Amino acid sequence: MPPTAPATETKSRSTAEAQRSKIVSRAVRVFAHAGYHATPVAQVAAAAGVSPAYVFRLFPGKLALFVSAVEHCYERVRVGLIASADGTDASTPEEILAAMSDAYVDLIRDRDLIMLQVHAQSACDVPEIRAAVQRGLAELVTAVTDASGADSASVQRFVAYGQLCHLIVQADLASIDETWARTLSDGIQHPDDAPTPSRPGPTRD
Amino acid sequence: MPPTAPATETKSRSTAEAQRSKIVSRAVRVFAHAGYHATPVAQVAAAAGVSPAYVFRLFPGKLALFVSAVEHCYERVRVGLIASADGTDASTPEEILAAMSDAYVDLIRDRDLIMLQVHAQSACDVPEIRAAVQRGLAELVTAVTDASGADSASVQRFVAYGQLCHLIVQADLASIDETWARTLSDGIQHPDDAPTPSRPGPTRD
DNA sequence: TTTGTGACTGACTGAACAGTCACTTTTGAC
DNA sequence: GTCAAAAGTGACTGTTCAGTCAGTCACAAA
Repeated sequence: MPPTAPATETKSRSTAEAQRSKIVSRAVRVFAHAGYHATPVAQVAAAAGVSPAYVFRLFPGKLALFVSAVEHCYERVRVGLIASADGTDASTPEEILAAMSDAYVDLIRDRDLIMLQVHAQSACDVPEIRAAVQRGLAELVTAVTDASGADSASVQRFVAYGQLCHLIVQADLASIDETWARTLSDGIQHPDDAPTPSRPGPTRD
Repeated sequence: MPPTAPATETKSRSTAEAQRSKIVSRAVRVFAHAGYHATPVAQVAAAAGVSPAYVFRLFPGKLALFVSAVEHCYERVRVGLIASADGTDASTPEEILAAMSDAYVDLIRDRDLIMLQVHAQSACDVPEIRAAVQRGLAELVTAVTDASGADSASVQRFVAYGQLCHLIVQADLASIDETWARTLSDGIQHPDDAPTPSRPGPTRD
């Protein structure tokens, strides 16, 4: 810290914090590809344009870096969903939930958010990761419930079909033109990936 | 092979094949804990009571071993579900599907089958693993569709709630006594883990 | 100019692990 | 018993990777 330590921190003051943010957001992308165990820290460092050593300087370890990425990911999803609920002119809980479903499909267009969730879930045998997933889900489910006003069973269905989306993306079912694959992915597609735009799951049938 | 090569292979004939089976079934259990990337072959070997070198003798590599385990896992699930469909006295498609849902919840009691599916899904960036998952899903969805006679949307819902089960098990939501966690796991529980036995998902509401 | 400090890195270490290979032990046919 | 093939392993190798450490560089205050 500066010797006289004036109260005003005018400018550059914490390039480190900016780097930290940059590394986390790059980490979301990089970890999304192959997950926690299969992704070296060096790869995240390269994506952020810094040395691996510096990543360890800013984060206590690989695990903490991954957890930060997971938290960032859940927050982006939550913010996106809430924004869609606030932005829709729907009024009934089911309609708001349907708008959120559309927003979720749209959010996960780039695969990073969905794949990181999936990888975080599958690394839940690491206690710190499991805790992060639980925190993320807690906030997500609570936010969706509050914003939509939907009942428990509807929110459960929302999440179930969300998980189905994860499977479709992971296993790349959209690329398979067979009956069974269409059974799983019918009605759950990105508007411009398929001729029949629709919302995921029978939210009102 | 034997010198004169008689057509009859009387007894022991292929301890290796028996070992291979044993290793695969242990591999399901061991890989289920931490997944493909985080599980050393040595751990599978130890669980099967053989040396790591011998595992590499029976399998071309770690990847092939994992793929075999995944195939074994999907087959067990498929066989279990079909057996429940054959064994039920239900007659309508929805009732058969409900029986299968109960059977699935029962099948995954030991966590191994569910966790290996999850880990296989999350390792889908490895082409061979993705192909195995696709094959497994193809057979599973086809079998469920044929055995139940249910329509596409119902089978989709069946799978969606199955994926929700995966999330509940991975993140250990059953151990969390909070509203959001109950929202996700209500009605999806092992009969003896909760006072209110029920089938997963609103299959008839 | 000197001096102090935060940003940042190259080069290294130690451990873990996939895969190999030469070797020993077991088994079964004659 | 003998012999060949199959079953099975210990010891090794090359690589990858998390994490460390001593140090450089840019810059700001005095």
